[in-house]
Order: sequence, then C-alpha cells, then structure tokens
Amino acid sequence: MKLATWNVNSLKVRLPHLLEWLDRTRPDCVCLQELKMETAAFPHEAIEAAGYTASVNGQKTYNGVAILTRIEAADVLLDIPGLDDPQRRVVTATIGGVRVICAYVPNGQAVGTDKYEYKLRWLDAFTRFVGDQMQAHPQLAVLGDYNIAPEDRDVHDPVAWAGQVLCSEPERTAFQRLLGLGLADSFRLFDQPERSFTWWDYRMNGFRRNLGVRIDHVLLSPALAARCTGCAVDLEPRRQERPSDHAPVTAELTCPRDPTPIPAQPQSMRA
DNA sequence: ATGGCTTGAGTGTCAAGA
Repeated sequence: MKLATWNVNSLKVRLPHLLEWLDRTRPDCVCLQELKMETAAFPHEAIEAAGYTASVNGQKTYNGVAILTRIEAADVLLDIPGLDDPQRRVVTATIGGVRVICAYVPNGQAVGTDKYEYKLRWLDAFTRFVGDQMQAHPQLAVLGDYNIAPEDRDVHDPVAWAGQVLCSEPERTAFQRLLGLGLADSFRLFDQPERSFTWWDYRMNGFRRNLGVRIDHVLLSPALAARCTGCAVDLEPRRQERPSDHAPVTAELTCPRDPTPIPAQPQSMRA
C-alpha cells in the first residue's frame, strides 16, 4: 500500500501535474493540501477518470484538503471536532482498514504574530484529535504539510533559520508531542540523502540551489510503522514547468490484507 | 533592502504563502 502527501498550491493550476503524477506513481492514497477551491469546485470527473475517488474539505481562495483513494473511503470526517475554526485544514477517512488523517497545519507567518499563536493553538487541538483517533484506530497514518522542520538537518541553513517560524522551539516541541503519541516520522525510519527537503522558495532559484526545508511528513502509528518498507521525497514534479513549491512524499506499507502466516504448532501441542 | 515568485481575487494591487 502506497500512501502519499502533496501540497499542490492550487489544484486548479496543478491538476495536469497531479493527473500525470497519479498515472506515473499509482499511489493507493494521496493526501492533498492547499486546494484553494471550494468543495463544489473540486474536479471529481478528472480524478475519477484517473481511477480515484475523493473526500474533499474545500475552501475558497485559501487552504482546502482532500484524500484521494483507489478504493472506497469510509467514515469520512471533516475538520477537528470541537475546534471552532473557519479554515478548512483537515479531512479524515478509513481506507482499507487504515485510518488516514490529511492535515494542512497553519503556516504561522512569523514568530510572535497572531497567526503564529493560532498555529500553536491549532496544533494543540490537532494533537488531541490525533490522540483520540489513535485510541479508536491502531492503524493510523497522519499525512500532510506540517509547516514544521523537526530538526536542524531538515533545514538548508539551520543558522539562518534558527528560532524562525517553521523551526522555532515551540513548533518543534509541538511536533515532538505528536510523535509522543507513539507516531513515527516514517522518513527517518530509513537512510536518506543528506539535505532532503520537501519545500523550496519560488524566489532566488531556491529549488535549483536546493535551499529547502523538510516540512511535509508521513507519520505512522506503531502498527503501521512496523509494516513500512520505505519513505521518499519525489523530486520529479518540482522539476517540471510551473510546479507546486512543495514536492510529494510517499511511504510504502506491506499490504494490510496480506495473510499473516500462522505459526506452526509445536509437536508437543498436537493432539 | 523584510525584497526576491506564485496564486487568487478581480482588473488595482494586495494578502498569503514559508
């Protein structure tokens, strides 16, 4: 089972890129962020023609998230229950026995601003929500744009970014609290190239110079982490004309429906 | 120098991203 996350930065502009990427990589489940369109404007026809069904939580102009799957999504839940927030940032669904949360964490703009305080409050509520979901669903995957670079090695210039938004201690602590629920950052379960990032500024030739940050993550509960065989950033879409500023991240799991071998009974146990 | 691109809104030029 292949799970992916991709901040497309406008689905309207990126639909051709997405369709080409779905055709090339054939993921089972894709979490999209920054659709920047209302739910009613979602291009279901094109997505279904590509072999996917979509659970959409859209919003005009800003934010907006969706989960695309090749099999039916069940128990779809929009937003964070109990959080009064007009911004559409979360959609959750069950796909083939795996509970998938797709999240677009607030950017936070700059440390000390109202948007930064909103980001930290939002992360508190989100962490409670993820904890609740994990209680009910041991097979839990939390994918999305976290807008947090967890460690200095996730930043092209840790000195320049020290204490800045995406890297500040309160944000990194909030990320560690999510991991503290028992989730694993699947990317770090494997050897990775140095200077691996998922976002590069459009300005200053950021991508060509690999001046990036790793802020898009696939977090897995223990049951899923045990089945994870790989996690990688796909740089190909970022190389294309008119790209999203984010690259997709894909994690591979052994199929949850693979039959578990039944251990042989010891001789002495036989009748 | 708080800039540099890109998108959506809307037809000026600004908010927002990270």
